Amino acid sequence: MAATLKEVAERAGVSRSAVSRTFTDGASVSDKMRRKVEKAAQELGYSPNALASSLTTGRTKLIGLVSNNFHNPIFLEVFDLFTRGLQDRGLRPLLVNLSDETDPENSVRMLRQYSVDGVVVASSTLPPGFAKAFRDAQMPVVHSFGRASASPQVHVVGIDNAECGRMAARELVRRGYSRVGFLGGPQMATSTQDRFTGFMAELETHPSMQVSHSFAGAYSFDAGRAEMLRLLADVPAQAYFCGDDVLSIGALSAVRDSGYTCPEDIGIIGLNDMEMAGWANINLTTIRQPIRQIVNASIELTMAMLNDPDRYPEARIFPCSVVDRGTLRPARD
Amino acid sequence: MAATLKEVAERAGVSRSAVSRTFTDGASVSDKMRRKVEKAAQELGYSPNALASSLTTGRTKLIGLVSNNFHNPIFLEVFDLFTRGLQDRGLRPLLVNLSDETDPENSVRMLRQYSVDGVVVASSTLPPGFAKAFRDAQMPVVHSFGRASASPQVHVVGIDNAECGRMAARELVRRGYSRVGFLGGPQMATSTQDRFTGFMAELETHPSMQVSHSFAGAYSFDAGRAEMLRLLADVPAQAYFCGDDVLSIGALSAVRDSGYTCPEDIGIIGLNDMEMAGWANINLTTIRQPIRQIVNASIELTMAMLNDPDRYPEARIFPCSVVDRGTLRPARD
DNA sequence: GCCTTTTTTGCACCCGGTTGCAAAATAAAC
DNA sequence: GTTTATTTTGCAACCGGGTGCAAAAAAGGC
Repeated sequence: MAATLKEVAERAGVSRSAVSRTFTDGASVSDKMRRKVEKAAQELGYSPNALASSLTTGRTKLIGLVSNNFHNPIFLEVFDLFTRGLQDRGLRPLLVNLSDETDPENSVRMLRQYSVDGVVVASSTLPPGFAKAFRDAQMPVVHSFGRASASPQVHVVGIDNAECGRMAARELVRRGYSRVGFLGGPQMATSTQDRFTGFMAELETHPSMQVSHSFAGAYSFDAGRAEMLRLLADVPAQAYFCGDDVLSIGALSAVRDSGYTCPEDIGIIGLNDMEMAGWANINLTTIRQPIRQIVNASIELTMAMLNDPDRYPEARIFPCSVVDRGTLRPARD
Repeated sequence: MAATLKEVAERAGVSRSAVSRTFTDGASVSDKMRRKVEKAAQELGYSPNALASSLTTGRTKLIGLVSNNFHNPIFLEVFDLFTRGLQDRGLRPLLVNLSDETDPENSVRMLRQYSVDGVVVASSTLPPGFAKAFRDAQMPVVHSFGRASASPQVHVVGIDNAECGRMAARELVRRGYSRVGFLGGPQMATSTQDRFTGFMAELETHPSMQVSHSFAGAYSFDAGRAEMLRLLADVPAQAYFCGDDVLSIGALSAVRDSGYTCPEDIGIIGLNDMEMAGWANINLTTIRQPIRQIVNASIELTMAMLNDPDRYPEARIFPCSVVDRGTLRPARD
């Protein structure tokens, strides 16, 4: 059904190359020729086949958007920003769901079969090995929301999770809490580990602080609620730094349902600042992760790699900041 | 870098066709030949270029996944189910974000340029014209979460929104409310219109019921909260059927923050049964939309259209059901 | 108007595969 | 061991389009 270059050429009475050139910018075509071709193309409803041209140009404008975060609402925003940003730059996201994939090989093969120009790995819970696997297959990769290693093998854009941990600790100290806890996400996630390390390190500089810690099984409401219920059954801390906002909201519901009040009895600080955190019935104090900036930087890096695939890997780390709402008591003055 | 069919052929000392055939199932290849080719392919790390082969086979296995719902958390689940379902069947979702697109033409052209085998339009708020535009461009289309028209032009999978409206009305009657309200989503959305029509129609059969209605500007927390605050400033109804769960949660927060209790003073019933509706601190009574079934049916239909592009358009409508939680008072016995 | 320089055009081959067809190799039948 | 029926294989053309190169056309110079 779709018209081909050959048909347009015949209709316009010119060579196929002429048609190809009118649709390639930077090519040499006279005005007269261009008009003839465009008229014929118009009449036939022709538009060039991107896949066929990719064969000779070596570019598909396809970008693999790889993720396993299909349960955390902030990733809907992440996908929104990525798809729009890529579209605006003439790139097409090929979405890959890694949720039940343990071996990167399949995805690598698939993305190679589709000759993607680049890959964005958008995940804070994926093992670093995945991003590396893509790089080893010679694909330009950006690991978005990834861990910034000391010797990065791939481009990484994200936040300093250890610093977030320290920031949370400082905030709790500043508010005058003396018994605090870390209620982390899944222990295998690098983001959890780094936040934990930073949190503990900062508190070691305050010997008077009592610190406890535990981990929830997932970054989910239920996991947060369950873990907090368990903590409340014993002697709880005065305030908790929770793995992320969803976990925090779960913990918060446990606190309230157990007859405690927040922030009076138990304080909570989360991480992410997802839209819901600002909802009036939640009003969560949390550490804001600059999602828009991370996504934009990831896209910029991706674009840069298209022009220079061997670009030296770098890490772009964005600062986070505390958003003060209603789940931590005010600082003493 | 990636090895080509020609290189494999040379290495194995066979013709290019032979290599092509070993990677095409159903083709005639002797065991000896197959072993030779597979060995060479292995050594070179060869895997066939899907785009090049699409040129001759006419199939890309690319499916355009088109949506404009990047703010409602249930669509994260929708994307999760779609991407996994498509992947499991060897199809690749090309994600298209229509959020700020008013004209289908651009998307149609783009998807044609990438020769997608089919298009899934996943949206309850997109004008029906979009799905039609894809069909007019000769692409197999399934409109998921769409409105079932009396004379469908494209395949539609979804729910009967009018029936949901009636169901909500019946539920409120059954619970003994006598003054009820419809707090709808955006008035232009077909889903809103149908739910409204059904709700009103059912209540007309109960002349004693007092009914009011209004519409929020979006399917969002803030819109729901704002509209409910407005309603509470006057004499509110005893119970409201809200446009969807997010809207309901916003309304609920307004109710509670205004000193009313739910369900004692004001009842609320939502629609969708998103994960959050079941969270202990929300516990929303709502009408469940069978998302998984809708997505699966959409994928099945898509597959069917790949084999028979001229398949006669049909509508697959799934029943919804009330999920009783804590935001409507119990029925009188 | 003629010669030179520049631009435009078409030819032909290439990108990485697939496939109909006929020749070559095997297997089956006698 | 032939002859015949089946498979297997390679050739060559094709999918839709890009591009180096040389010929043709247009522009510039005198």
